[in-house]
Amino acid sequence: MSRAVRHFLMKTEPDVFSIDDLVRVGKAPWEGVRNYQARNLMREMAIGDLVLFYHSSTEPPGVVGLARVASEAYPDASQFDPKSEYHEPRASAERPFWYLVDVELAEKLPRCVTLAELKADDALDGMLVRRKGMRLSVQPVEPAHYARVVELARSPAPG
DNA sequence: GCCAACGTTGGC
DNA sequence: GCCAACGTTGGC
Repeated sequence: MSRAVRHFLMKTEPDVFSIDDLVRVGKAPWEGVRNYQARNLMREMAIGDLVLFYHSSTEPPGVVGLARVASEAYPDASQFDPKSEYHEPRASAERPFWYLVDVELAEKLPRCVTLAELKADDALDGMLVRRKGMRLSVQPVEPAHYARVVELARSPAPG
């Protein structure tokens, strides 16, 4: 008995890992999440869950692609690597701190749906990414909001 | 367990 | 580059 598909938004800085990188590699481990709330959300994910792929710290920030969760959560190997910027000295193989999921490309959207546009659309009222100061890098998304963002991406840009 | 200091995120 | 809003750390 499988549960209903859930929807999420996952942020990435395009300088680090962009939608074009995901187009190129097809599937990638979502490395480097070091926030407990984001980790816990990834541990709730199931294969086939749908993801809005969001570029942050860029101009403009916004949703640029669709992806799917491609694995259950498993320990993020970079926490065990002393040379990695993601190293976690308190972690051990028996007691990992940080988890990740694999994410696979569904599609690169025909255009970026910018944060400004997300904030301006009444149908997206309540979407977490619109909140000032919301820095959580993995966010749950309501199915209707997910559908609306896809619809916007397939419509002409405003203005 | 409180909370000040500090580090990070991320829009602008 | 600035800085507000957070999350984490560590002294007490």
